[in-house]
Amino acid sequence: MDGKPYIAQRPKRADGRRNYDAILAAARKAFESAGADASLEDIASQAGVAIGTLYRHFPTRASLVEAATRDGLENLVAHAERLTAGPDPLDALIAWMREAVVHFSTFRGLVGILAQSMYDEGTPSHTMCSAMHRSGADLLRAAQAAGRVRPDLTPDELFDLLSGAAWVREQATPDRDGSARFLELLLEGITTRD
Amino acid sequence: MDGKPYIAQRPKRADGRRNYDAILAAARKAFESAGADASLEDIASQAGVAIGTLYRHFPTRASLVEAATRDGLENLVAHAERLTAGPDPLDALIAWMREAVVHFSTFRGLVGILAQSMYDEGTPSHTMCSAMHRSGADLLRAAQAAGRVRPDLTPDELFDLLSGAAWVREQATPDRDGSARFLELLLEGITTRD
DNA sequence: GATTTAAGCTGAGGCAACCTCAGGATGTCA
DNA sequence: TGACATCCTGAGGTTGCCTCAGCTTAAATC
Repeated sequence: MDGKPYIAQRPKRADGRRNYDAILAAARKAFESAGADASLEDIASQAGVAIGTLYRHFPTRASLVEAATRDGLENLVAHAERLTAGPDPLDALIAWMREAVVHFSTFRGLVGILAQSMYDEGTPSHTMCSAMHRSGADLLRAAQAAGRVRPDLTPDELFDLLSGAAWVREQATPDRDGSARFLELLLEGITTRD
Repeated sequence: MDGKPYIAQRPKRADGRRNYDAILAAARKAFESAGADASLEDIASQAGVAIGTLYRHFPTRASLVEAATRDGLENLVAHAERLTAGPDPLDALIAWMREAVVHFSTFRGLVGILAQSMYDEGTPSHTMCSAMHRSGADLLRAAQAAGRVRPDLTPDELFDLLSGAAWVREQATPDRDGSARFLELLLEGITTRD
């Protein structure tokens, strides 16, 4: 939309770095337990820092979420590259999809943010989302080239399916997590018959 | 959880009914354009009523959402009954699923509330959700009895699939609505081959 | 070690939304 | 025309968001 997205950067000064890290740690914990709309003032006070300091390092909630989930998404991309080298492209795609669903539902509200970021440049998470999109698209293409996945499935559609599965997982209570089954049924729909 | 859910009831006195209806109309409009977390104070003022009046009729946001969506869900249940009489149980199930996805995504945030209500008694929408669950389960059972849908699919799983599809639709921008395709792929996964 | 200065920190305060409740208004019924 | 239950009002307490003017301090320089 407007200008480039703000990606939080670890600051230079020692006290700055200390606070940055403390805020990030507190945010991860808070998001985990209260979802993506956890109170920022709580996060600041958990980190032992004034609210202004949180805003200095992370001017928007989205930038904080981005920083808190960057590692996970980087891993996902890295893992995709490793999987590409494997023998079976369908197995690779499936393994990656499972992992993606888990990452997308790290905490309540995350999938929504990622789905938003996927198609909205000017969003902090957009960069990582695009990278992930590419990883997935590569794995998909390979599986399609091997004739193992229906050729008319597009990467965008793949991401819709993954987001849907992740959303269901996000909603689920510990005793009722249908996401594995959800993915299984999806796979049934997108793989080719033999 | 605690006690029975509060289901908003149309009040007795003429001014009460007038306000109740006005609030409901304003709420529908607001939910449509701002999602389920639209400002209640805005809704009240749009309805030409003080905030206290809104709370009198609808003590919680969930009760207002319930009232605003009750008709739609009732229709869905009624339609299921009509469909049961049809010749082809798979066609009936599919038609109903399409309709369900549309209803679930009437406005942003609704699927989340419904998914919540489905398994949480003590929620205003729980009653309607259960009724819907039953409708869907009936149609599913019929299609399974006819050997048209994989027999191991449970009603709960069916609702996970529908919610996932609805969520994707809810997220979609007008130019990018993958929900039809989503459902198509799901159907591929749950129908039996011939 | 003292000086300088850019980087960082603080928290009061304005704003918006939520929700409650005491006091006042009014439809309805007899 | 009362009497009264129902209904309405809106001020105000609370929480969370976010900004900014003023203060502190790490670290680079001399």
